[in-house]
Amino acid sequence: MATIRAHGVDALTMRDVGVRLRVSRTALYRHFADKTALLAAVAADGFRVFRLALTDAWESGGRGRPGFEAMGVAYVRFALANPSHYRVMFGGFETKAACDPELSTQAGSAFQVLVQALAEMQASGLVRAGDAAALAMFVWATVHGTAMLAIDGQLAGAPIEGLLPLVVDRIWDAVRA
Amino acid sequence: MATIRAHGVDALTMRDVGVRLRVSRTALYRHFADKTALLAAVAADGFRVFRLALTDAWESGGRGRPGFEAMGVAYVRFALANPSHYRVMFGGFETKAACDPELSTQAGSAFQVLVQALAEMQASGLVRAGDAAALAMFVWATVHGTAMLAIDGQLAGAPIEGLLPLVVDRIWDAVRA
DNA sequence: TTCAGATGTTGCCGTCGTCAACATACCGTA
DNA sequence: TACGGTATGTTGACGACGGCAACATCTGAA
Repeated sequence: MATIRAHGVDALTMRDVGVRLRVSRTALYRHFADKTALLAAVAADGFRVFRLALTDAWESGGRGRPGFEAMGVAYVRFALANPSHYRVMFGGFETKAACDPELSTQAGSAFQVLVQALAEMQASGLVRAGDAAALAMFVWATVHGTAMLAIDGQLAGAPIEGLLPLVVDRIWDAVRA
Repeated sequence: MATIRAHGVDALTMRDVGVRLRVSRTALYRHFADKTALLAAVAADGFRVFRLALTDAWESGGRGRPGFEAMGVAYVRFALANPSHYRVMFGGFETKAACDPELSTQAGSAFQVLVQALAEMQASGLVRAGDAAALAMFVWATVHGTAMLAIDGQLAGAPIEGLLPLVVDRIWDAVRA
């Protein structure tokens, strides 16, 4: 994780991980089938702390509109704070998930936090009715896209700090009752 | 491009490109500084046809709400039709753009299509007032996120065909006057 | 005490991106 | 027409990588 954070996923080498752990390069293959499996484990762990961050934002925000908006901020903040890790989590997800069911589980749990939040707000009349999962997909896609563009430096000229409140506002207009 | 389309970016090899072009592996280095530069060129070309697809959807849709929604559909359709190419365009954009100004230009032009469309709709009172570029960023992020999640197979259980109309509807609610 | 499984190590293979040195093709100028 | 520079292509090699196979060690239960 330290290597990934510092120099990106592409710089991560089985050999390098070996020396970091003071272990021979091929010893890692006793614990992971191959490099993809190792990255899948890294991604799964990322989703675990990611989900905690989302849950915390939602709950300490009061499980209402403030909590919902705090989730959006927390989402993008996580991605910006751990860009490389975030990329491992979402890059080539399909191939990695195929060889690590734990990854699918963790990713699903993180997504369920958002679905649950929207369902709760639907029940209390804050959010428009309809398929909560589909609505969550829309919200997820929006913050995910924002985070990705920010990470990739494609928000040239528009600093994310100024853009994020606008995005959160637009999302609310899109989902409110 | 054929190799990328068939087997993904990671399967693309300088040597393979060489044999495909019936040329020795290192001949490519007379035209591209390194592999990253070659991928940057591929990405730039992708943005070129991508922009054409967006412009076409917008214009043949009548430069109004139907055209706007057609752009959204065209965006996701492009990503789904050329997933690997799309990933090259948006993956690790920052590093690639640094060594190929053409890529930045093409990507900027594609984005400007959306900005221009929103500005026109603001002028005709269809879309809420405000910074058109910022609004475009929100829309871009949403469709980009949707496309990425669809490509990565993270829309398990929710086929994109059913989700896309909902996403387009939500976007409209978020930007309409 | 023994022995099977888990874990770690060394040596090796094929592949990759890339450089250096060398060869050839093209084209404007003397 | 001859020449020379430039663009282009080729061969050979290097270091680094992912990953296998064979061998060594360590641990815990019978």
